[in-house]
Amino acid sequence: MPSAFYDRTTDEVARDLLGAILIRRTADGLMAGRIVEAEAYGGPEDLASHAARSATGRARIMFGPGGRAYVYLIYGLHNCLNVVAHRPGEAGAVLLRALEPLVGVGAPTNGPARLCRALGIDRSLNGASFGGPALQLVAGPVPAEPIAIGPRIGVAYAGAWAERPCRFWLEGNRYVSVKGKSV
DNA sequence: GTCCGGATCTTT
DNA sequence: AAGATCCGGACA
Repeated sequence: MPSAFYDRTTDEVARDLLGAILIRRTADGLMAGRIVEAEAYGGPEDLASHAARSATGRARIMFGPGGRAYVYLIYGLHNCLNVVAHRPGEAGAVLLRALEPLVGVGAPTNGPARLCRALGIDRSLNGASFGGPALQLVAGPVPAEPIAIGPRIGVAYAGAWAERPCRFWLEGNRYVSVKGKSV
């Protein structure tokens, strides 16, 4: 993806990542999958976003240039992979929640933690470019499935922001992690 | 320094 | 329905 792809609102980028291809290269070879589910997390105003806690610490990378990976540990044991993306001067990242396996994927990729485990992604990749040797994002065919939009998963604590429709998925795709109805 | 709560998944 | 298990942020 060209760098300008990431310099738009986080919502737009999350939507447009549906159908894109994520490529992961390791010493063991190449894996690839098609993104079928993603969530947008905004800047300090978004109470569900790590960027709302503070601009320092692990979320600092969300304030930096787009097109890089934000990988963090959740619940003490699971990794989650995000794509930093936001308008210039703002902050935000897109959580990749599910892939449709294409090449070399030998484990389930429905769910953010499973996706990371299947692709061998952990915090050592935090800050890596999506145009680099380990991770790459490239455009895919325009999805045949309609795009569905709904509230994000697991953010009930975030008040009004919990309702906000920032989750995007490909309707009917079997690899989507959580069923939901589009708004 | 302590304390607490998670953008989850697996097992019971 | 609960447990695993660790980090960042909030307080003192």
